[in-house]
Amino acid sequence: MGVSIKEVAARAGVSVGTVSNVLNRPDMVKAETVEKVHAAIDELGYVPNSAAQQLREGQSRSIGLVALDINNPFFTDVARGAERAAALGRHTVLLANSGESIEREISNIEMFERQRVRGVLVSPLSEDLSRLRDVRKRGIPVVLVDRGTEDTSFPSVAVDDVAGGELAARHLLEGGRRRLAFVGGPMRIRQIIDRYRGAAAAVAAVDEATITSIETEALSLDEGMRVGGELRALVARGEIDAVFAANDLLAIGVQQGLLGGDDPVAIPGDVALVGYDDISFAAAAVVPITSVRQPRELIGETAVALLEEVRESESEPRHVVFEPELVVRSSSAPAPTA
Amino acid sequence: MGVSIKEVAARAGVSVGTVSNVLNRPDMVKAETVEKVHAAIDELGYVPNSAAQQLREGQSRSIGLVALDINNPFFTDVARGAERAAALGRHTVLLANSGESIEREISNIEMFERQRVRGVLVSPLSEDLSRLRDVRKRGIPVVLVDRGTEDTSFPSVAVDDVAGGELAARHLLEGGRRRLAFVGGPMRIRQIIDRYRGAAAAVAAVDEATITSIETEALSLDEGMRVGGELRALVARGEIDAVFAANDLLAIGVQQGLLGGDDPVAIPGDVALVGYDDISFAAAAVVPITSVRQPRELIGETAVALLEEVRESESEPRHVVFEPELVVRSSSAPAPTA
DNA sequence: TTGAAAGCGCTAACAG
DNA sequence: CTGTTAGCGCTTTCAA
Repeated sequence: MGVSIKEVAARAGVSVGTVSNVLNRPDMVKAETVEKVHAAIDELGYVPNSAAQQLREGQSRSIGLVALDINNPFFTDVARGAERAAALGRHTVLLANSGESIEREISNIEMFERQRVRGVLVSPLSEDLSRLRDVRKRGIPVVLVDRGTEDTSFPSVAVDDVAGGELAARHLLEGGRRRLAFVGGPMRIRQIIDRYRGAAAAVAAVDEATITSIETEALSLDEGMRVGGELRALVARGEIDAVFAANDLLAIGVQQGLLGGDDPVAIPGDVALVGYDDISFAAAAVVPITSVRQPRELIGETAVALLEEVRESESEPRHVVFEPELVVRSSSAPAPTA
Repeated sequence: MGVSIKEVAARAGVSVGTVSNVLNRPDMVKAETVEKVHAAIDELGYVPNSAAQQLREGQSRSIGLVALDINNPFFTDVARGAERAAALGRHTVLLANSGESIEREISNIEMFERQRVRGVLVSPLSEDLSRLRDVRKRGIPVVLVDRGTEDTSFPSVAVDDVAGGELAARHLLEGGRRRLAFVGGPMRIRQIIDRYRGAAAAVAAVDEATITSIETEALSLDEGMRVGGELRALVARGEIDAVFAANDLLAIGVQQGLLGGDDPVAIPGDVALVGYDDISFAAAAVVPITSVRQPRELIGETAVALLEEVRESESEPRHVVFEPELVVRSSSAPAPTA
């Protein structure tokens, strides 16, 4: 079970209170005693038990981050930003992976609540925030990450996904494309809906332009590849001349699907492609992919800052919205004079 | 501080022991009482405090996984395998990121020890395992992941990196390449050294073949890109006709560097490229990258299995070594009849 | 089938 | 400056 503070005290010939003081307020203790205690700690290899500390203090030093999908570099970057900000306050970020499953998301949040974390940063999968309201009611602050602000009672950091969708679609339209396909899903995810809505709005503003939505089961390379393969025929028949993928993982997969098989189509010749997130792999794809960039690490940092804010004061929760930015690469070069 | 079991007991009109029994051994309790207690739990929104549970039980239900770099998809895949295996035993995997920094690795391991995790899975950065031996001495089992077996006292899962390096280099040599560059680092990382050694052995077996090592500061896209840019000139002068990158992140970066600028070189025309790990992005690169595949998820699963093994019995620690496999793609097509 | 109580390791308040 | 002690929330004996 490990060495406890009691054994250290016995070894050093002092009381447990003194050992605790050496560890937590060394200036209250005589230098000589400090030394004796440190010697005992080293000899015994004492490591404090954080469960006991936490039980005593009623609060953990950790912040829980529930990631939609840890295999998406977007989230590891958000996590990195969060870690950096947390470290400033001597806190730790615990990362849990929902793998795009609502059940796992729920169980991760519950795990964090059991741990009495300082707060939970979450990009909820479902539209139903009642569970999160319960968590907050029980005293654990919640910050919404990468999420719209329908319910303004939670602090939130987000990127304007509607604007991002518009940006992407308008760029395709300006390049002469008229028959767009939106690839993304599942469609219960708010960010995906917003990106689609933004794109649809841009399309509606242009005569003769259309957009078809192709729903995927996940935001993964594999799903993208599957859809890309199916799209080849449509592109060949001229029914689609541009694809807007809801994230870069999908976009990279779609590209592989489009370029694969015996009847590959040309990017951007036959079809233009735009992704979302601007993960570092987007620039390294077969045809470098135009993408909508989000300030990933900044999102993580801001989430932690908002958490501390809401813990410290009862003030109105803040809603930070960042603007997305289009990064143009060759996958979306203008259509060859349609 | 949240609702405690005491309040639930009061609300339900029973003792705390009974509430605990309802939660942990419901068959010992009268059905009627079970219902009363559940009602109280729901009304109060009680969530057990895991710090208290753990303090009482002396053990956490979590397994600590210390990843070298969470931004490398290789590790998130290993983590996924570990999570899956852990879930079978109703355990949780806690992920900590060392970001290739020894200090962070040490502090992560210490954090896990404070938490009294069931065990630590780690790919140690440094060659010095004494710290890990201390951890083990204090009763926390340690499993080495993705790591050679110089110290056979720890259970380990690894892939034969020397064989992997050989595989890569031999393939390049068979394609007619003779002037290889190895890109990787920092050179204190065992896996990197092994991959280089394997490659060097293969090169030594072929007349007139040479290999130059170019050390990088990190195994990242950015470092790869930097080196790739520098290599362009060497390739143009014919001093290098193949690059073996120590992992795919580097390889993808190297490729970008080689193809970038005003004087790009041709892959595989001027220079062949092989990476390592076979992360899913390797196949999606501008020129799809040949790579040495490791069974990533299986590595994670096996690590958890070895942990349970060593916890259950005092038997000799096992050392599982998987064989790497070369996945050939177009980046390494044979030289154009040198 | 239930209640009472000890004790896990730690911190902080208080007394000396 | 140091020792003693209560109590954080929980599980598990032991009695009733």
